[in-house]
Amino acid sequence: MRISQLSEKSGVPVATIKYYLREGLLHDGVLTSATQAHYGEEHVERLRLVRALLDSGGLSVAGARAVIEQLETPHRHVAEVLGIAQSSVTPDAASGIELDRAAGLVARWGWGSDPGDTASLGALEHALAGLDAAGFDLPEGVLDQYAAHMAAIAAEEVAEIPTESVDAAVRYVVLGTVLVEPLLLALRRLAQQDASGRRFDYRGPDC
Amino acid sequence: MRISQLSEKSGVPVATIKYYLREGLLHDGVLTSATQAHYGEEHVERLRLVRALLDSGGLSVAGARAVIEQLETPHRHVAEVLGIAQSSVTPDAASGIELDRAAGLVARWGWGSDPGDTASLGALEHALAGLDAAGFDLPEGVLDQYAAHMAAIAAEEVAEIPTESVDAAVRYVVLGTVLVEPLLLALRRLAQQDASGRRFDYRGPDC
DNA sequence: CGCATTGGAGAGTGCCGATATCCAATATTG
DNA sequence: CAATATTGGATATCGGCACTCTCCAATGCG
Repeated sequence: MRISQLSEKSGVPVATIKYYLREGLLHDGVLTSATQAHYGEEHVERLRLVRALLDSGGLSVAGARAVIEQLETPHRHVAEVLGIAQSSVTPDAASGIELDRAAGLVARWGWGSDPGDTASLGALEHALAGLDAAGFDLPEGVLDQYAAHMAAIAAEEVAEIPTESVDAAVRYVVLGTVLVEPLLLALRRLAQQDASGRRFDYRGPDC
Repeated sequence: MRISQLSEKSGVPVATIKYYLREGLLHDGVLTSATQAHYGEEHVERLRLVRALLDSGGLSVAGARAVIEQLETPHRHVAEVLGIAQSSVTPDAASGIELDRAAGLVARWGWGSDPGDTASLGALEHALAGLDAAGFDLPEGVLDQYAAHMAAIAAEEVAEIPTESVDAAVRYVVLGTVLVEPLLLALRRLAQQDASGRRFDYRGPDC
């Protein structure tokens, strides 16, 4: 299939496909001559993935490239993939930031502290700093409840990681990390509306 | 205090403060002459809030303005605030999108469907579409578990909404919606690392 | 044979958050 | 009071990003 057909089939403009090729999000087609390259079904799939990462996952082109690199790199242990996947997406917490608070919380919850990855710890610290800066007092215990729920979710997710092949596991982990995030946020908002309606609305059954 | 002092105290460059003033994120100071305006502690606080919304909350300037508008608008019922707050942050799902799947799920979970707000439903639909496009099969039941956990979280959050004043409730709801999101995502990642370590790592106690 | 298409590379576009420049009016200092 | 510095305010400019356009010689295709 030629680039114009790939464009039609995927709904992505030719110019954009060329851009993705340049950016390394998409493999080159097989050149059959100087002005003809051949693209396969793999390219259609890849384009769908790229659009999902950019649109739905909210990644930058650089982030998407990092994610895709993970999918194509052979890995030894599933254990190492998570950290790599996450750090390839998180923008590298500025070095020299205090991580005491985040580290303390993680320790309190008994979560295995990760030696290399300061990125997620940094993200936690950053989120807490944002709440502070906004003058938002997280009620006592709520943070622990958040942690408990996220631990439960993570446990379920990790239990679902396929073991038949490392590559399948990598795919599950990497995409699950990135693409489930917007899903969770959407669910929270809808659940909040429901909960708020139950507590405050006029047409609640009682109370 | 003059603008240069406000800048020093907040760490935000003067040029940026002027920009925020233009964008309506910050109230004008009180003019004491043609070349002198007076800023108060309120402005320092507001600047902290703005930075939190932009940096930590990941909002655009327009989104931050919308949020701030909510904080300053007097509201009648707490019930109505959530929807307004959320829709002011969510980028208005393109009209004409199918919401069947999302609506079906919400109905299945018994969540009160919200008449006006298609935004969050659209976000759910969009997130699901992203997973599909990436060829990620969400294992049977996992989606329901996500929903259950988010419902639990939402219930706890809504229970914490202060009732003494509507304004306090609004502040809690609006900021909680926006600023807790990065917190939850950071917690999930850390929890995943812990769970993954427990399942796969070499130094797990057993199994 | 001749017109349309292709791959490839570079330049251009539009948006956004933030800075920089200018200016006349004022504050401050000597 | 004169000289210098600072301010508020409007306008212009910047840098990054995701594209999108333009151009070209080589080629396919009718």
